This record gives sequence, structure tokens and C-alpha cells, in this order.
Amino acid sequence: MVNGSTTVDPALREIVTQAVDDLNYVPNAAARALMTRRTDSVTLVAAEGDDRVFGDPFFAQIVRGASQELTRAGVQLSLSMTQSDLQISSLSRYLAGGHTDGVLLISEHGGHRLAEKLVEAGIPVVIGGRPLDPAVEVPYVDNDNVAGGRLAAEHLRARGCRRVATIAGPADMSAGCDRLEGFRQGLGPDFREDLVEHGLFTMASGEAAATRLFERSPDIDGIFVASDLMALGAISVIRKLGKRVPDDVAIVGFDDIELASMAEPSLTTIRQRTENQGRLMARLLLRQLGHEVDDVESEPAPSTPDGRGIVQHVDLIERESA
Amino acid sequence: MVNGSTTVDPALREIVTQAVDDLNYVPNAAARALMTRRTDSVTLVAAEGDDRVFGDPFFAQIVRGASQELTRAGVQLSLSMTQSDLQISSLSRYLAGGHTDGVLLISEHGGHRLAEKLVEAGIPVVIGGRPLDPAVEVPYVDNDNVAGGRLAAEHLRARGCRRVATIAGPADMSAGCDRLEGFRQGLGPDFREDLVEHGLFTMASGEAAATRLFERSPDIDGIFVASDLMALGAISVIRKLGKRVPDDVAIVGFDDIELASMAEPSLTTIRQRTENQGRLMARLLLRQLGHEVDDVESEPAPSTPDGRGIVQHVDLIERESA
DNA sequence: TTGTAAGCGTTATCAG
DNA sequence: CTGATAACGCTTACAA
Repeated sequence: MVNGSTTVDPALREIVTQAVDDLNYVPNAAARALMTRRTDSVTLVAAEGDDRVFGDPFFAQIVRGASQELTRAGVQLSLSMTQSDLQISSLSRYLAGGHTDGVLLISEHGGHRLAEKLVEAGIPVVIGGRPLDPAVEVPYVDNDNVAGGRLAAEHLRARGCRRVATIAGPADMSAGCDRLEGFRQGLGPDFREDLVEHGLFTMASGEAAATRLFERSPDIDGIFVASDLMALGAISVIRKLGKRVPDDVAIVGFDDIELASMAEPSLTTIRQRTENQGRLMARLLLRQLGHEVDDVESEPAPSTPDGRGIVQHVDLIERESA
Repeated sequence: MVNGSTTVDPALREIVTQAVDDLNYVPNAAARALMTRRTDSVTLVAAEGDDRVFGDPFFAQIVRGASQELTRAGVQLSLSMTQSDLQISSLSRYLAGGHTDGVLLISEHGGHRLAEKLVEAGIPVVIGGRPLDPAVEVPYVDNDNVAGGRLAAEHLRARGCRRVATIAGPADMSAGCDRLEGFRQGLGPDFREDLVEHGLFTMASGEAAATRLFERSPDIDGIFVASDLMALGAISVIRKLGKRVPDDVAIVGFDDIELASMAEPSLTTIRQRTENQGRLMARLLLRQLGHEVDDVESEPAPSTPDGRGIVQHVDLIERESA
């Protein structure tokens, strides 16, 4: 009756209801999970340190989107972040033990094979971002990073920039690789390997990368930066160098975080629909868990590329910085 | 044997070990929890929307501190954030069901009585920040917000400011009230009720509050802002007004987030030991759960004020902005 | 050192 | 529509 059975005598129902809040009874989750083999909760795992997770609006938006969708389905969302290998194996044991019905995995770096471990353990997983290793057969939701890189390159060229550099993301993440690849494509023959630096998507790493770039080549007049946070860092370095943005150096970022529009100068950037990515991930997972969900295909824009992934469109937002 | 029994015949042990990874067996968490009545996991609940939780470095530091301590004790940390009343009651049912061994509660606003509900349900709870309602008998770890407000006020006066305003935190949070109260004490007869505005600890709310302040009283020459994020927002408004910081308007913030030292001008602020706060909260909770923990009293600085709380010292960090 | 049995609080099944 | 009974997978205590 507590679980909402409708075929109960009103009198009995009254008695039970009374008792329930006299004793303030709450069904025991463990016992229930033992029987039903479900916990009605899913875990969002960010393979990243807490500083990055909390520092980058990207994560907040994924959480917001996923959380909306999960709440609607009556599923609790909990977060775990994890960096060291030690934590990863302890976490995967924890999750494999049936603590959670499914996992949303984001910011996966190549190397630690968390996704595979979870899948082996029979836990439904959805990844945010294309897995670098094509052998990983896990559904994922990605953004069209290659197209984004291309758009940025084309924009900078059209603007008349001659020496165009890039601050790419980490080489062990698909977002890092793909944005760089798109940039390479977009620039064509003008692409120069020596004008590539990598950062970790953080503001500090953006500053460091920009510094290295200008030490090596002071006459750079355009940079595609693979995240807005890094772009903000790069801009502060450029200013300290006494150059103006965008007159001396034009900048295109990636993500379209809120700060991008508020910054001065406001940041030209590639917009990706992060919150929607979180929503789609949640739906994909819920579907695996046997919940009723609106078809993910009905969403505007997402197409499917290789087989089991969904890729969202991105577009360029033109603002003051380029 | 799987749980580490030492009194097992080596031969048998070998056989079991073999079988375990042949079948890749993982003990079932639900069944275990059913017996032991423990899940070896605790939940950090932030009574706040995802935008604030992820936007404010405060949360990251609490998580970092707590996570260190819990990992050491072999306890998993998971996060939940919750804003609406609906989510709160669903969350408290979820937690009361035995999904977690204990709860770390932060950013509690007055009103929704999450802490009480959890305590009634018999779940160990530790609160970050003094509960506004003194009837709530829950251990907590707070910072000496009153002293912080006083320090800020005294600093601004000593600096020669004549018309000193404040952007306080939310009136339904103890940190908001206490910092304001300290400021009032520190300013003494110079305190002016009409130079008080409230914000929500976010950058945007800091901008809004500063705007209101200067509309009402353009000759303000000093502001104590109850969070660094709000202070950053206030500074940007002040600049747009064509005034200089600190020459025309001196600013003291609160929190000492990393951005405070990097901003230009760097921010004079009240430093609180947030990461340590997270650590202490975790220890207090672990102790309630019957784990062996270093005495919390052995920590540098923390004293105990009313009875069940720990209050950390704060101090003023002098930088360019005041 | 090993084996056995009881019980944790649910849900599911199946007679009444 | 109601009540009894058998799992679910583990831990614990006790007997062998």
C-alpha cells in the first residue's frame, strides 16, 4: 500500500497511513534494493579533480540538464569526482556493488578505463564526449567539436588574421583532439604545427599556454582557444603584453560560458548546448534502465554519426573579441 | 574471506581468490547494508541551486577537505544539491531510507528544516555554519563571522573611510547575519542602516547591490562586502562609475578565494579556512559514525562557543583594494 | 579452521 | 481484496 497500490480497502488504508506517520516509517532502501535490484539513483562521475569540477561552468550545466531529466523520472542524482587511480578503482568497486543503477561519466581522459570496468560489471553507462578509444562500446553524447574548430579557424581567417595559433585542450581527451583537428582542417595550408600549445581547459593553463606562444612567436594575430576559461586567461596575458584584443590579437573561445558574454571585451566563442547534453545523457541512461523517456531523436539538431553516439551541433557566436 | 579474514587456509584462500576474479564477483552492497546497517558512504547536501554550488569556490573547498578525510576512512562521498521544497522532501525521504550513513549539510537557509527532518529520522548530521534556529541541536563547524565583520569595519575606519557601506549576505543565512552584525559592532556609532544592501553571495547580486548603493549614496568611500564574489561584482560597478579602487572607494571582501589574490586590484579580504572546515565537518561526522578519528580539538585554532559547535578563527589579509 | 543456520526488511507469488 | 510465505545476498554466531 505504501508503494501506491490502488486496490486497498479505504478503512485499511486509513489505518496504515496512520501507523506510518505515527512511527514515521520509511521503507528501508537496502532491503528494497535487494529485492528489486534497483536503487532508483544514478551517479554522475567526473573523472577530474574537485578544483576543475567546481571551477568550470561546464560541469554545472551538465548537472543541471541531467538533474532536470532525472528528477522528472523520480531518480536521485549523486555526484562523485575522482582523479587518482586509487580512487578510481575504489569508486568502480563501490559502483559495481549495486550502489547505483547507472552511471553518467564525464570528462573522461584516456588511460584509466573506468567506462570499461563499469560495463564489464554490468552497469549501464553513458559517456559525455566521444570516448577516445573506439573499442569502448558505450553510448555517448558529444558536441561537434571538429565543426567547432573549423568554424573558429574560418572566422579568424575571414577576419584577416595571418599568423593564427591555437591553445588546444588536453591531448588525452577527445574534445581536445577534435577541436584541434577541426582547427587544422579549417586553416588548411596556413596551419602551423609550431603555433599549437596545449592547456588543461583551466584559466591558469590558458595563461601559461599563451605566454609560451608569444615567447616563441610575438607576431601572432589570432588564437583559437579550446575553452572560454583558457581564453580568458590568454586575454589577460595578451593585455599584459601591451597588445589589444581584438585589434592586435583576435580571440575565439569555445563553450559560451556565461562569463564569455560578460567579459570585456566580450568573447567570440563556439557555443555548445551543454545543458542539453546533460539532458540527453540522462535520457539515454534512463532508457537503458527501462524508464519511459521521450525519444532522444526527437530533439532538435542531434544527429548520429558512427553508431551509438549523438552529436550536437555547435555554432559561432560573434562578439567583440574577434 | 573476501572481507579480509586472516584465519583461512592458504589453499582455500587461493581457490576463493581464483573464483572471485573468474566470476568477477563483487559483494552486493544492498545485501551487505541490510545486515550491517551501514553503507560506508556519506552525503554532502548543498541546499542551493547548481549554479551557486558550481560557481562558488567555497563549495569546492568544503568538498576537497571533507573528501580527504572521508577517503582516509574508506567512506565514499557523494553530493546532492537541492533547492526547491519538493526536492528537499524527496531528498530527505531518500536519505532517511538508509541510503547513506550520515549527512554533511552546507549552505542551509532558514526555513526548510532539512536538518531537523534528518535528525528525526535518526541520521547523523553535521552542519557547515551555525544553524539560524538555536533549537536545532546539531553539531556544526562555523567560521567566526562576527569577528570577520568587525575586522573589516575596523580596517576601513583605520584607513580613513568616512562613509562606509556594506553588501551583506542573505538574511536567512547565519553567515549573512553574523558578518553584518560584526560590521555593525566594528563601525559603532558610524554604522548607518541606510548603507546596508543584501546580496546572494554571487557576483551578479554583488553588482546589483553596489548599483543600488551608489544610486542612493554616491559619496560612499568604503564597502565591506560579505563575499569575494560579490566584491568582484561591486568593483566592476565602481569602475564603470568612473571611480578608482581603493583611492575613491576601498573594498574589503570575505572568503579569500583564489581569484581574490589574482584580481586587479587584488582584494583585501577576510580569510576563512574553508578546506579545513570541510575536514572538521567530516571528522565530526565520522566520530558520530563510530570511526576512529583524530580529535577535532587537536586542530589549531578551533574553539567551542555555545556547546556543540566549533568556530574557526578568521583573519584579515591586506591587499591592494583597501 | 570450516560449515551451517538464522535473520536483516523488503517485494512477489499464491492461496484464501 | 487480504494474509502467509519464499526469496534477495549478505553477516554473524555457533557448532563441528
